[in-house]
Amino acid sequence: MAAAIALADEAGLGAMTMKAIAVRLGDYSPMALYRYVHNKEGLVDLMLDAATAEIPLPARPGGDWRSDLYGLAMDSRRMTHRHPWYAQLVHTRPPAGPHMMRRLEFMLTVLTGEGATVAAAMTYAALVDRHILGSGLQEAEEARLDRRYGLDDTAKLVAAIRALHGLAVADGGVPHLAGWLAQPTGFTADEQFALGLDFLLDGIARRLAKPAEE
Amino acid sequence: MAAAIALADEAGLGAMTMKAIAVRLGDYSPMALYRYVHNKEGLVDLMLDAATAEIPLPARPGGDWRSDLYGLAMDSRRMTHRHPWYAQLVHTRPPAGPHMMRRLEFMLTVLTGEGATVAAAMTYAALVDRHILGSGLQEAEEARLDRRYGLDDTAKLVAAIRALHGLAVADGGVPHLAGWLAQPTGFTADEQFALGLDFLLDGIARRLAKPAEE
DNA sequence: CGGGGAAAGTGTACGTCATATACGAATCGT
DNA sequence: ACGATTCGTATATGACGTACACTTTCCCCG
Repeated sequence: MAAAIALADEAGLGAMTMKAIAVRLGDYSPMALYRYVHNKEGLVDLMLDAATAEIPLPARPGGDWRSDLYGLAMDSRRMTHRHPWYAQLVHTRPPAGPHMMRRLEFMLTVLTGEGATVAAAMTYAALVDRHILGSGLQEAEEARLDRRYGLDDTAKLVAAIRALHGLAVADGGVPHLAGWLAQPTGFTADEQFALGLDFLLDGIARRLAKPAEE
Repeated sequence: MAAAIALADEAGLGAMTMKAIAVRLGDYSPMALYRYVHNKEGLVDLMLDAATAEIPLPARPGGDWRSDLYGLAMDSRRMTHRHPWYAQLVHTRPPAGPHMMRRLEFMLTVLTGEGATVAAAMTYAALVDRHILGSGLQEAEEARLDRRYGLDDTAKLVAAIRALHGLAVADGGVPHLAGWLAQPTGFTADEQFALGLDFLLDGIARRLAKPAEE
């Protein structure tokens, strides 16, 4: 499992073949792995839960629900940053790993501690996780494209953007987009993530404030 | 392309093989497709843009930015609901289809019309899209699991939840989750989507209100 | 109308994967 | 030291995407 994680970290999901994993473990045959894992899906399940286990989880909520959730989201994001494959794989398997459960339980505890029903807390947690995973997915895609085309430098990236820009200009009718592509500046990915997270937490806060909602 | 879309709609991405597409078009050979498409990725690009084209796009913004974005998000969601594969594929390809560009341009127009910079508008649009696609991805996963195990009835679903519940109880330490699994009620997917969308739009509204932000 | 060339479609072959099955080798407890 | 269990391999199969060379079909022009 560690070998599979290392492989996927370094070379992407596509490189994580049973053969490659076996070789990395010491020039074994691919079939040797099947002594320890039912099939590749089983291996993926292990990887997902192992990665989830890397997210530090306080033993119990601190006093402030908002910073509890904010911190958990940030730690989760850091993990998806270390393991870009996480966001890609998590949607391919039922979510039943023990560490995933404990993480969700933590969020539920924090939210119900503020008066939310469990049902509402599930929804809020789902919204926050959607944000985290969506962000992770986008960055994983960028990493993949980087790997595929020029990893060496930003030269090719610039060329790609220029090509896009050419398309946009040729299209006509997309002036804002064309303008932005000419000079693509703006929020960093981290700022964007924090902003979205704040929006969601603000919304949750407003709902927690009104008692006896539903 | 239409055949590929129909196949993916009906039987999932896994069934969308070049052979299956060719057969659906009239018992052709798989290789016949390569006269019209460079490779499968090219076909996927076409599918993505064709699906994006299904999202109705007003010629120009209406008066109310919020309902413009709300409507667009809802229409987009309806499309991802018709085409569950969309959310799965969109993250595997660079986002350069002309209809995608036009859709993004619409969002930028709406937001910059309210005083946002293009950079800020890009961020807001990304946040909303992340929500839409995350939601679509989750529902696609459910559809996939449904297809894979008992499509016939909810009996197997209940069994699966019961199994999860068993795990959760056995785990101990996850009381809220175990309780919810025993009686999984709460927001519908539509309610959850609308709630998250409102959170995001609220956040954007607050930022638009403050002039000269950054 | 008939011939020539482009367009359309096919057959075959290859490489990569995951994985089933059957077999051999190593190791460990007694 | 021996026998069983555990570990690893060899081989084969069936998807799949797709390169390449070939044949068929069709249409346009003289």
